[in-house]
Amino acid sequence: MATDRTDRTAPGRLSASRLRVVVPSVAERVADELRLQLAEGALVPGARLTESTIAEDLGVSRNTVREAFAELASERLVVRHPNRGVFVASLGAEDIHDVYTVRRAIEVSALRAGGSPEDVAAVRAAVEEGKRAAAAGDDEAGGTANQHFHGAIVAMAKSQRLNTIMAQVLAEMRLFFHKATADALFYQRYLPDNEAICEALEAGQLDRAADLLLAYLDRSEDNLTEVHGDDGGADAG
Amino acid sequence: MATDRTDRTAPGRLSASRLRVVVPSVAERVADELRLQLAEGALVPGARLTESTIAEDLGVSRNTVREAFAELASERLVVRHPNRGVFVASLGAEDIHDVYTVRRAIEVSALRAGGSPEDVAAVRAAVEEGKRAAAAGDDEAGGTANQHFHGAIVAMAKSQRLNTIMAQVLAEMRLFFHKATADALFYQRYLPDNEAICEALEAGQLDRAADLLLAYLDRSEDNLTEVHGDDGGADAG
DNA sequence: ATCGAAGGATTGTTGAACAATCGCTGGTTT
DNA sequence: AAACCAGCGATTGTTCAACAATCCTTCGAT
Repeated sequence: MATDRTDRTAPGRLSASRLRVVVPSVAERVADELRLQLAEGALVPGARLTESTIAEDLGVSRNTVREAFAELASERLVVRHPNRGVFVASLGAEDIHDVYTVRRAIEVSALRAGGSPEDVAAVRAAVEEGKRAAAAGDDEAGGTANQHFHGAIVAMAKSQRLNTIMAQVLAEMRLFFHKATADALFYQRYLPDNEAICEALEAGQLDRAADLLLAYLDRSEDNLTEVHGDDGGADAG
Repeated sequence: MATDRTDRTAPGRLSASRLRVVVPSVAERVADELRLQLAEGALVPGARLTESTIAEDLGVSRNTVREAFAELASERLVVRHPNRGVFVASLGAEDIHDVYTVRRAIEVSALRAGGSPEDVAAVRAAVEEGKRAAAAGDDEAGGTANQHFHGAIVAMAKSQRLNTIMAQVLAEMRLFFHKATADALFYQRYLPDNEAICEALEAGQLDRAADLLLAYLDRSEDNLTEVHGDDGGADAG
């Protein structure tokens, strides 16, 4: 019988069996490129993505761009308005709450279950990474470290699907954070929280760590909702 | 606010100004059709889906089928093997554990947060639906009722993203359950659990309801892993 | 000024075409 | 006989060109 290797496409990094150079399809590379521009803020929320423009710009066919759009739409990074085009997703207040509902479910669950010493060490490493970024005054690195921290928490669950979901949620948030990061100290305020959560985790106090994380998420959501106040996301779902 | 300017002339034309009649695109309809065949078990795990065959079969273009494939792949219902084709996903033991990890995170979180009386009523309705199905000896309806039950629990969180994730997870499980449903009594064993969870929820004992749900999920996972053990899975080659 | 009708642009979908790749068949070698 | 290698057929990946459908805008009529 042909036992299929778990050869997922989305993470797609496990080319263990064959020496075959894993060359992503053109559509995936287009999606990667757009995802990058989205993360860098080169494409602002609400911006329109014209098929022909991107196709010509990247030297690919319209159909390929279309496939890339489908991928990004499934990740909620763009939204399709039928017969009108695709637009960079712009999150409204209810979307923020929604995203944090997902984060509360996933992160708290992973934290409550705990993890191996290596997993905990990864969380600790992310905390220290954040400290170094703060000391260097690099808020971009601070944001990355913060995402590493929460990613490491979810990674404790050792679930591919949970990791994928978390990665998508973090990508959605990154899309939104470009407004918030105007405040260079935005992430620094969360450093003590991360430190406290990590300490509780290291001490094996899982329930306490979970409570701290919940409080952190609630506060973070409030902060983000507040920042969001000035601009209304005019996006009808 | 609603500028109604229709219904006087243009006999054959549908007014789609505000009352947007959502007509799914062809690609979506193809995806729906395939999703249906997947749910019905017409397409067994490991089966190959040839683009040209499906295109010809449904009377659409290959490109459209391709878009539908992308959608299904993002839902993990099919897997793409580069240059080889797409195959109906076949879940292994680790996938079952993975799926249940997601369910534990999402369902327990939603249950712990509780819901409005209407939400609880929806959960109760799903329990009663299951009872009726059991009384009628309809295991297909029993499975549907069971999914309604868990869907209603997640719906309490009022999160679009969580609902989407849960729907996809349930679709993945349905893909797998066609082996398990050979046992007509498969769902009946869960009826007392659902009843107990619902009662705790109605009584406002959220922590107790969450504990019951956790125990249920663990037991369900064990049962499913056991069923999976005897069969190595449909081979694709 | 408001309303309705052409115009232009973009998306949705199709069909055909071609290169790249995979699995298989069949012959060759040891 | 078993293993290896080349060639063949089939399918996927990608592009291109075309057309219908739909939307937004502009212009003209009332």
